[in-house]
Amino acid sequence: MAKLLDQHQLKAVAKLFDLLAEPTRLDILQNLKKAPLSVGQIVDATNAKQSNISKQLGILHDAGLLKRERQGNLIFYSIADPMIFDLCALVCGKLRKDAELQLALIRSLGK
Amino acid sequence: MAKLLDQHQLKAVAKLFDLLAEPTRLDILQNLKKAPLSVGQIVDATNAKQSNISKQLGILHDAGLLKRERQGNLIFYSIADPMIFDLCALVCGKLRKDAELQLALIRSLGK
DNA sequence: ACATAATATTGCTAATTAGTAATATTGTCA
DNA sequence: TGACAATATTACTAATTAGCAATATTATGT
Repeated sequence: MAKLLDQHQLKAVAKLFDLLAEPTRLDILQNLKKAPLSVGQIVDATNAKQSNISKQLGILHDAGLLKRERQGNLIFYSIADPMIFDLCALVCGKLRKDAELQLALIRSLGK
Repeated sequence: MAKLLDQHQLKAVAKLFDLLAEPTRLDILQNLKKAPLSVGQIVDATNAKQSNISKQLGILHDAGLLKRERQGNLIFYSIADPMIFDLCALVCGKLRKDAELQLALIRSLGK
């Protein structure tokens, strides 16, 4: 069981991973983890320019990963599906584990 | 708690996601899920050219996602860390759920 | 050593895209 | 209405990369 994905499905999966394959977008997402933020707040929290933040927010919103809500002059973005944090946690866990293995290896060489 | 990742860490996470952001590489990975395969077997299982498969295998191997073992004339690749399948399962689950929601929405509009 | 099969590499092209500065849009307040 | 603040868009550049055909490498069997 567990059929293989066809071309179309593979493309969809790849597209979702691609959204998470940019540091700036990941930075936006991790800053939104605790609470919704306005564009300006996100610009302040990251070190990217306003135009770029707006662009990346648009990409994440178009893909359905973010929700958008106007509040007077400000526009607040928030996480649409917390599942992405599960993804990030898995990746972070793997990277940490790899680093620890690497460290242990180096130590064992030092004898 | 749960400090935000710094620039360097974000880049590392993004890099790992990027490996999974190509349909051809995903196809390779899913074909290797059950058992190791030779390059030729992978070429047959996918519809990509040999040169491209070799290239993508090299990328996945360099990144540490695949192991390589020579066996006579053939070279067998295998999954180095099954965690990637957890990642893919999460993504697939999300896509499925989204599609179901979409379907339910369309049906509710139909009356 | 030679022919052959399996895999890797090279050089290239086309397509994608992050980032930026400048400008446009939209909303608020006086 | 006009000035101002917040956000979005546009036009552009530079960098990356998937895919391919052709060629090189490596191992096997004779």
